Amino acid sequence: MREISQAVIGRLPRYYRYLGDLQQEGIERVSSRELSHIMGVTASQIRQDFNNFGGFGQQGYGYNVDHLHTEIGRILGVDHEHSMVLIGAGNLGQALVKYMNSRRDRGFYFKAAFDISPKLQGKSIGEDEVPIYAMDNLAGYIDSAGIDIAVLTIPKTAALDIVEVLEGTQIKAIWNFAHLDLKVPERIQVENVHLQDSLMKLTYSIGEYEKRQETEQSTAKKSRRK
Amino acid sequence: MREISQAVIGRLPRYYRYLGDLQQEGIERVSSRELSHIMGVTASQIRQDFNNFGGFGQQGYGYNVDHLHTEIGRILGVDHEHSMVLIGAGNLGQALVKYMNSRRDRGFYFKAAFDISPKLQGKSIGEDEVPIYAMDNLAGYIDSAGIDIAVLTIPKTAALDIVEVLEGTQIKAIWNFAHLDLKVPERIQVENVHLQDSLMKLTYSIGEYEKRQETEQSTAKKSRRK
DNA sequence: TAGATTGTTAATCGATTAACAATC
DNA sequence: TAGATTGTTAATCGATTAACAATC
Repeated sequence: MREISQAVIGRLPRYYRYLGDLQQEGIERVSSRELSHIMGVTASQIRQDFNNFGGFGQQGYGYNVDHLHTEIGRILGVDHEHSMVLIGAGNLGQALVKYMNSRRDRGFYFKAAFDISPKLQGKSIGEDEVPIYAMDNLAGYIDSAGIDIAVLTIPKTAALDIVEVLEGTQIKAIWNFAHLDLKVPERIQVENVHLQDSLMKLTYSIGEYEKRQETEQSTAKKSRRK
Repeated sequence: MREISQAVIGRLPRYYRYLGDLQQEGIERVSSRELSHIMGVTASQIRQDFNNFGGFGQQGYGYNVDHLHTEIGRILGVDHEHSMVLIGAGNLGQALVKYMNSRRDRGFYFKAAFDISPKLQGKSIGEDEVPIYAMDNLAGYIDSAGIDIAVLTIPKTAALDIVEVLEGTQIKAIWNFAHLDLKVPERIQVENVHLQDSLMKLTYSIGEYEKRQETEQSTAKKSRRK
């Protein structure tokens, strides 16, 4: 069984989303060709992707939407709940807690938050009152409550110290919003959300489009001159 | 001049970040080899990437950190400011406004926010009091204020209507936090931040690691039995 | 000059697409 | 059965890595 490529894994959540949409529309079956039209990818790629995990389809029929949705959900690990702690209860962190805990159905929820500020300690976040604790309790809490994921919404200057603490715990993964690359042992999974990087890609695209426009205009001018 | 591949563009912000770090450390020059060690990529890839944009280096010397940082910044479009409006002033949206506007130096800043809730309209966000307006004013505001980027932090159900409004304006790009794929005219650039997708990739990795552990343990058991 | 390191061409590797036999 | 569509092999395309001549 060879390793699944990152390219394929990166596409799975998108498949999962579209299959969920089809399911909600009450659609029972879908062929790779139909799905390729909806999603704007090739049918070949869809079949190749799914076949990385064994055959989910049936010749002459296509794929059963319910079944495929469930299977991809299982592969992605969203068939069971994941507990999280927030580290850094600033604006972004608090927003994430409120957002995730308001849709528990999706299987991700915060059990506690941690912050260095004494002003925040003792308070809580959102409707289900996720408590904010002092940082000293972090490692102990993670291990006793059996937390799966640590969500890092702290300045990059604080990140390295926190990661060191996390390495001493049973944490399984870090969802990192701090703007730096984390070095962690292999047993801890990391996923970065670099918002700045995302914005820069956007401004790159704006610049490229504007450059393209200018070129086209000057080309048009030249051909008008002829 | 052939199109730059997405793979390359996706790496530029990371280069930009590392070069900024080197700059702060007061380091003047860096070779592709040194940078490859720091960043964990091959020197070949670094040279290939930079050469997409013309030679920034010098044989026998390497790259001048300041110059390279500036040039990549220019390519990414962060050499000038970009004005933004927030659409959907919920928790996440307000957090983004506070976060981005607290570090104006980076060239991205919110000038206004829009929300359907009359409770929010008339209020403002953060220290520099970004005003929250009613949705009716959206299109007019964007064009008269010359806004570059619309930031979408609204439920996916509301997204399609908003996109239609945006299509009638001079907006250059959409930074999309709604959990769906947007279809827009070519002149509007889109960058998605699908937080759910990011989390699912993380839980996929957790599952894979645990599976790998189990396999290794049972293999170990078998070899012990021998 | 000699040593270092880029810019660039060539080789390799991996991912995507095309094609089609298997089969429902 | 005939038609449809998968699963899978083969062909193509693109991205990464290696190698090295150019040159500072």
